[in-house]
Amino acid sequence: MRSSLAERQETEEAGAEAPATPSVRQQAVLDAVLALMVEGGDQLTMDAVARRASCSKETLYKWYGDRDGLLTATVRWQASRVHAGREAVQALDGTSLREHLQDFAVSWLTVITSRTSVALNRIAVAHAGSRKSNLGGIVLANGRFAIGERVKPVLEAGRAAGLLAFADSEAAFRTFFGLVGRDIQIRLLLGEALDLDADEIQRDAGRAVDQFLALYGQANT
Amino acid sequence: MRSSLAERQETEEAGAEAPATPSVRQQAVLDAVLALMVEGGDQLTMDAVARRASCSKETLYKWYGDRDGLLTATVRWQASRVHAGREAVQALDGTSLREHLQDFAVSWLTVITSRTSVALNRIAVAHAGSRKSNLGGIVLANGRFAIGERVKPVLEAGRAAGLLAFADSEAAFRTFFGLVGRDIQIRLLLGEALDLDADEIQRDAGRAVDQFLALYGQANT
DNA sequence: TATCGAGCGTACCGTACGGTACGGTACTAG
DNA sequence: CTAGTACCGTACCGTACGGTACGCTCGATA
Repeated sequence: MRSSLAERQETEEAGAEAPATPSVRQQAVLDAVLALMVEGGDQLTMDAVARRASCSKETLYKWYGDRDGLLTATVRWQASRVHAGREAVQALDGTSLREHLQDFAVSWLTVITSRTSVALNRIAVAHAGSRKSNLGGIVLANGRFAIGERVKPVLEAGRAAGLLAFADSEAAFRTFFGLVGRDIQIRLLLGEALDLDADEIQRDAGRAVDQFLALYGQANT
Repeated sequence: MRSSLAERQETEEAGAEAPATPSVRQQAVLDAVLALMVEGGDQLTMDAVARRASCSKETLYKWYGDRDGLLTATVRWQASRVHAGREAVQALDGTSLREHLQDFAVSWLTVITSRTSVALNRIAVAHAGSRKSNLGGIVLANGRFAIGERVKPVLEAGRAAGLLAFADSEAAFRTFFGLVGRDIQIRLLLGEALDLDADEIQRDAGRAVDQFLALYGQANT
């Protein structure tokens, strides 16, 4: 079982911050961390991780250096899964613009309401309080900012097509972000139960898109 | 409460959740906790609190039972300071409605961007992960929900005056909340610097109110 | 004055947890 | 075959922190 990984593709010396995709075994470890995060934030000890992943602590320290390294790798691992590929934006009409926005809203709501995301964000927020190794920065970069970078081209394409009017795409996106997320994320982070099913998310997303278009849309949508 | 001490001077009795206003000395202790929270979340040990407040740990345990009790008391103490009294809503016209909303937006933004609020929310979020004593619930009740209960009557008065149109005041409030807060709180919690000065808050609030009125206002504003 | 209780400072205890060391095992290379 | 590598399991160490115990001072009351 353990020896069957002669794979170890390339040294991880790649680049300052790029941690090379983890091996299958390492992924299993990181998934164990994720699982522990989800089931109560205080179980997240190195012992517990080693037990859950059936590996030795020594291996954990060898692979990740220290606890923070393990957490960082876990955050990156989860981020790498969430990233959907960014498709190129082609010509837009009113309908496809609405669909794009709806998709973004749905996927964002789905992410932030997932138990994994809530647990991960809790860890990152807690960590942000006691500086050292900014998990918070990583989460922001792969969450809020990543989706921003994907939405803004769509907004700009919408503007180019005469469907939207705004001066600053960042500001427009932030409004969109607010209309979609509202109080949901903070309520979840603070422990409220509040689980939305797929239908509710769909409706919520639709409402947010409607409102956004009401604010920024040009008549012909 | 657990304390079977006869001490409790003026005692405010079974207010379900009212913990009797702390004595001056106790307030000093809670302020010390707040100060420690603000300067880095990991310094928050009982030793550090005792040292900072120049009191003995034994006193802390006598007054608050355990660490959670101390944290809970601190959260309540901070909440008791933030609460502005809720003024009654009288007749509204377009101008006064706008002013009311602007005030709410400004005060909310001011609160959530304060270092104290950020630190407190971080603690509460972290705590929400490992159940036991829901600081999260208290923070939510005194933050998001408290302001909701203060805004909704204003919205309803606005509707009664024909200035606003909506079916569900809760839903309308949540949109308002989203337009005001957008991504600010999560970015702060995750550690971004991002400090807004008074002018920026004023402008942000104004933009949010404009957008809200654009969505829910009846022509005559 | 003597007594009492609130509370400060410090020393102490138990334990949980991050991190290290080491022996044993399965597999590979030569 | 031997030597080497990668890893598991477990035992171990040091320390930080929650919680407790105790002696002391100070002010109030009689």
